[in-house]
Amino acid sequence: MNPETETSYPRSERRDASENRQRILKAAQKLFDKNGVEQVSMNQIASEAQVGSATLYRRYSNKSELCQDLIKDNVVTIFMDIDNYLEQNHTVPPSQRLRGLLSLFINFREKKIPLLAGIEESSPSNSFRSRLSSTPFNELRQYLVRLFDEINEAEQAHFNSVFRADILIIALSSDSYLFQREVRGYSPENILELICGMFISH
Amino acid sequence: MNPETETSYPRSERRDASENRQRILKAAQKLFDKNGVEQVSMNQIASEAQVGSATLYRRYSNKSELCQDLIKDNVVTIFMDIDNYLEQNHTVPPSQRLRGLLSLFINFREKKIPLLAGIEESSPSNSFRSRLSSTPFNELRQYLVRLFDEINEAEQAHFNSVFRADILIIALSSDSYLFQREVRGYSPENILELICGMFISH
DNA sequence: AGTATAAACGGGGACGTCTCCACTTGTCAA
DNA sequence: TTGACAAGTGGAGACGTCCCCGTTTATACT
Repeated sequence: MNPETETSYPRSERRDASENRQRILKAAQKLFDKNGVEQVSMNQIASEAQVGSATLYRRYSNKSELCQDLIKDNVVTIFMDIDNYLEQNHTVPPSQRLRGLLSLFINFREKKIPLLAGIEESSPSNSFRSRLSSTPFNELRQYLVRLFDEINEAEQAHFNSVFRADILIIALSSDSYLFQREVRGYSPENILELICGMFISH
Repeated sequence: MNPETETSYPRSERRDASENRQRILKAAQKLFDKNGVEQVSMNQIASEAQVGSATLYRRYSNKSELCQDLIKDNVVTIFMDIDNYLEQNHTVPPSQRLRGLLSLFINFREKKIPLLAGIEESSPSNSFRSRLSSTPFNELRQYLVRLFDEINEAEQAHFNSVFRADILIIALSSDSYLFQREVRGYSPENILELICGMFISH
């Protein structure tokens, strides 16, 4: 989103701009909590934050980007957890590590359903391509590809790791995940099992 | 969409209403061809069809429904082709029939990229759930489930057929399919191979 | 043919996204 | 401190979705 980290260089972001950004995030969080991400419009956020709509749009060109900024810290944390897990289990077979990773990610995904749905939510501008490339999923992809490669090696197989990762990721996207949760009635644990059943050879 | 078939009972749709519906479909087709589905707004369609926007919305509450009506006949045709294929090959192993079915469907999918993208396109109202339940994909699902069941039986396996069908369908959704086509650079044939590699045991 | 009535119409308005641009304000060099 | 100027602002407006509701019109029954 914004190229700088939380407390950015004074050279690159003016003080008032930074204050506005904080107010925007705070207002968005508040409105999201109260009304649900879906129900909140960019207009409402701007007016709650007491900035003009142009100011809001200059920072976040749609709700998706705003959600990504709101979830940023949690994403950092979950991937630190994943790194930890992978490090501490680097001796177990890759398929088991994949399972552990998915369990961690699904747990995170479950806790962050509203914001993740907001990220993938569609706005007129937001081309659908962006949904598969949002930060959390994009980062996950690299981990998956690496593990699938390892699995291929361990099992003398030659599946296309990138493709498998792509499919696994859309299976975890809001569209699919919430469909399984709400329409099919599966629990997060069910979904983990089903995915493992598909992506980890029996 | 509309509960009646093409030439519906005069009792249930007034003559003027029917004429308007035809004009809407014609106008939409024309604008879609000229400017691309994505670029055309409901307003433009209404004005090209010379009906008020309320009239348009009363028939098609969003572009997705309109696209579904425009593609309806092609959907009927492709599933007739699929039925034919399955009938004529009912003796070959189910995994091979699955492959044939996917080949037919991907071929259709490829020819109808714009309208299928339009169906899955998001409008403020159109809850994301509807994307996985649009007619063409919904119909495909039943075929997939049946074939997966057969494959399970033939191979003494116990995969969850419905889940596998769900995942296969989102892999064929515009989001995923166009990502593979445009970002990954795969051809329809490549995609068929990749999918078969994932869903048909080696 | 004439009329009652329900079906269909469409303009206008509420609200949404998003951008242009004239104006304000923070920052840095002098 | 001050002034130049880049950085930032916000309101207005173009355009979009969607629906309310007063008006028109096709249809069925007499």
